[in-house]
Amino acid sequence: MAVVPGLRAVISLHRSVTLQHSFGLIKVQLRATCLPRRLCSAPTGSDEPKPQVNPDNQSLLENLNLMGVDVKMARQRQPGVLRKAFTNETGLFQFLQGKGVNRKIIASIISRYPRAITRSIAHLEQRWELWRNIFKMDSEIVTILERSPESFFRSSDNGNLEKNIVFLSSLGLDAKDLHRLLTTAPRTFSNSLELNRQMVECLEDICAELGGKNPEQFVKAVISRNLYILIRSTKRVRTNIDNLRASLKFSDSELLALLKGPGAEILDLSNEYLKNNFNSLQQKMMSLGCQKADIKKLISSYPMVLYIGPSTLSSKLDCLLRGGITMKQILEKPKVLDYSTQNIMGRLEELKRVGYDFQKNGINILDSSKKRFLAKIEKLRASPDE
DNA sequence: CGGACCGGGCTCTGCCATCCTA
DNA sequence: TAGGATGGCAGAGCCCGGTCCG
Repeated sequence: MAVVPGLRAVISLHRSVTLQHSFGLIKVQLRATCLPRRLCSAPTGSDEPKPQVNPDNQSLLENLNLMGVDVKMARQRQPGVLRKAFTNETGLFQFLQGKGVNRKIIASIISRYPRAITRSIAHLEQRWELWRNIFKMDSEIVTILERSPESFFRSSDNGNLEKNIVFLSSLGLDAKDLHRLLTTAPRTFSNSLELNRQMVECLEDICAELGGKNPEQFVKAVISRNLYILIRSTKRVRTNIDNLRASLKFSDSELLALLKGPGAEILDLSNEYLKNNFNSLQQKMMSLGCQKADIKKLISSYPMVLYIGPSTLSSKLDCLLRGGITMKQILEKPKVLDYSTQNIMGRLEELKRVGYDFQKNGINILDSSKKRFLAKIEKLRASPDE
């Protein structure tokens, strides 16, 4: 929605009055910005950067300083905003304050995403209402705003946002999914409708190519398992799938099952990262005497192994092997790799202390919650023979 | 009743490049 | 043509507990 110039002018007009009111007696600090710009520049200097055509809006800088905005950061991020004649920082301030955002956070939001101050009250109110379609409480929105101002403010197109909500709902994502989606990957809702549609079509195509009978369900499954997918490029997703297929010789149906199941999560890794991780995993496993089939089996049953970086994975495996666990056991119960190396190390020590026999009892005990693990240890201490 | 199986919860921005438009 | 809008990228796992089954 376009900002109404008339309204902006009025807001601008009242700017200093309102701010004086809001901030009381806070001193204005304008030293740096008041220094004459041309003081040091020789008129004949050929390599000197051209003086700015539009200088910063001084009264805006004054306001931002009063609000506690990190102007240096703001200038670094979006210098153009500071030169604008008409902005709405006061309106934004009051709007956010009305939503329960404190002064410090508002300052931080503007510092990180200065363009926020170019949005009109009407725009802000409308956008907020649209977000409220998905969030029950203002405080939820505030949390995200604080976390990622850009997600909320980057687009000025509320109509597009509305269409996105309709579109995403039409995919069969229920209220809970939408909520999770907007919480986790708010950028999705600032994407153009077209971009989101392209990703959905891309996923549908992939499903169809792999012989899937229900592309709609596939899309839904992938999105709800990987909430970041819609903020990735289709190129990235495509390339990852192609690479997976090529390196592991998956059949269509194997790949389809993987992707709509646990494999959805690794699709949004960067292409190089996934490739590197695969290569180093392969190398590591080969060095431990595994066959290609073992690697395929591991990735099929536990694709998240590809999420783990080379050094972490290597130390995790070494730690398990040193603790007396075999590669065969890991291949049978790959979920133990889910836990941090620290955690595994600690548990291995505990188990060693009570004389736990992995050959006899298996390694499932490593794949359990802390609570359950401790309960088990207690029991073993009480009756070590078991 | 203990343990295995399995799915789900958390979680992700801030920057740069490029195209678009007033 | 500056500034706005938008696309895309790098970065890199861990943990819990319900439920079912022998």
